[in-house]
Amino acid sequence: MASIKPSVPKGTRDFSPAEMAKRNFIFDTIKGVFRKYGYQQIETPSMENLSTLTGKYGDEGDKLIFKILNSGDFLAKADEQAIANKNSNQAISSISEKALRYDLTVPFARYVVQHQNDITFPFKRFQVQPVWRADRPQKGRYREFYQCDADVVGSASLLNEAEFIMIYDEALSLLGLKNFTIKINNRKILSGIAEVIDKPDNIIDLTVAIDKIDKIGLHGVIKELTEKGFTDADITKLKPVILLEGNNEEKLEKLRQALQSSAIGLQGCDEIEIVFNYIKHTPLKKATLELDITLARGLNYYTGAIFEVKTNEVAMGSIGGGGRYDDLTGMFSLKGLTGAGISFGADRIYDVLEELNLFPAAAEQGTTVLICCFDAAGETYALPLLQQLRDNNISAELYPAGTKIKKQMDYANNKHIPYTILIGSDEMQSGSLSFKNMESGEQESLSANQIVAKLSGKTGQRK
RNA sequence: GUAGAUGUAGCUCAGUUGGUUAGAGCAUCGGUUUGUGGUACCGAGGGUCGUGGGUUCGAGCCCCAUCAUUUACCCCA
Repeated sequence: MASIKPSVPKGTRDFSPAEMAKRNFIFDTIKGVFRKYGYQQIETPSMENLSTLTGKYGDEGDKLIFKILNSGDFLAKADEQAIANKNSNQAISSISEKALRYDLTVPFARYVVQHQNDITFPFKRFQVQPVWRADRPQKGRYREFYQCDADVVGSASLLNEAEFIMIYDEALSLLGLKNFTIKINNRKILSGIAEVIDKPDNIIDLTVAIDKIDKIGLHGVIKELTEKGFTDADITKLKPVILLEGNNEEKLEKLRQALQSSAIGLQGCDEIEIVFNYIKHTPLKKATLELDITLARGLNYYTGAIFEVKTNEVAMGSIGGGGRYDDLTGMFSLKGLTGAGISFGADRIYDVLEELNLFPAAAEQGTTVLICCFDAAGETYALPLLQQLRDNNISAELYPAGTKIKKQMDYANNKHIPYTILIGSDEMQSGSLSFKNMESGEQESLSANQIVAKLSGKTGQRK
């Protein structure tokens, strides 16, 4: 049989033990913060009904959903006409009824509606699971990646928004980031802007264009707006809003003036101000909170606050985002339930921490001590000691199958195991074991009890 | 979907205007006293040069196609 070159699908990755240790450091840190703020973990299936997902992420998003081919003779039930016409979009619903989840928010909305009678509101849940997108991979962008989401449904209070800012601040500070910005905006402000120039229906075009100002500059934004049918007069009105400067209070003040004629716009300003006031009472550790009205995330379900988090230490897309969605569950015919949530992009955070060398040595935990035997007789002698070590919560291994000591030592080195115990005929006779520090090379003769005492409380942290 | 870059050993890469049997480092395995590793020394295995075609006396190198990987755009975490 021809051998197949081993590889994984584009945009997916294997994670080695060393990488998993670092990834778990990220996950554990974020989960710990979520729990501390009262969020409870749930999980949902990797696949959802395709109908649950379609239409929730816009046309672009729908294209990026991984569809799962129906099992069995799927062509038998396929839409013949669509197949004959080679119309893939039309054929999809007849050959695929399941899809891999695209994010955690929509499955969560589905979960809430489905289990509404068992849930006490406000419901604060967190979820750490992979999501899949059929995107073209590139730097910091994968086709399978993890999201760490915390959402609350059933509470309209802006206290939730303030808490999300605190969660971002605390979690990212704990991960070792020193300089990052939490950008906040409000969809109502964006609506207000569209209202002021009398183009309320073009809000998506407007927001998508101004979102790019960092990348393409004012000139590029104007060009794109013109292409989308905005007039020079519109753009003249927009300019001062897009180019808003000053600190958060100053921006808010200028915005209020610009949005005077828009009730919804002013409401957005009020909401932002309330959140800022909450944060005044809970000083942030490392984060900078910034009102950024060019922030307009693509997801079309946000209705209130919009968040995005960027590190200022390395060039990387956003490492987190979120916002308020007043009617997400409405898509599943449960009306009037408001929600808000945030997400951490764990894979991007990994890349950032790696680049900044911020993973602590303790993130890599392994075996503390390896027992090496010179012969088979040593193995049975070592077993009680092995158990004693483990009973004392010391991570210990007995090297299997008596090979040369050199090889056993190599094994200890490769696994960064800091201590070894050598057992040969001398040791078995005297009961005094050779205990070796692999880092310094020092070796001493100790009893089993002495070794246990020495290793208690230590974990493998040798680099 | 659009555009560029790159495909040589398990990994990272050399490889001259086209010229004998395609190299290095790392990794793996073995050896340098059979009870002592991380350093050093010696040695071994491992390649249809992505694939297919073309030009040529001769192609890893030049041309075409194709596939794969990757970067940017769109969009997004």
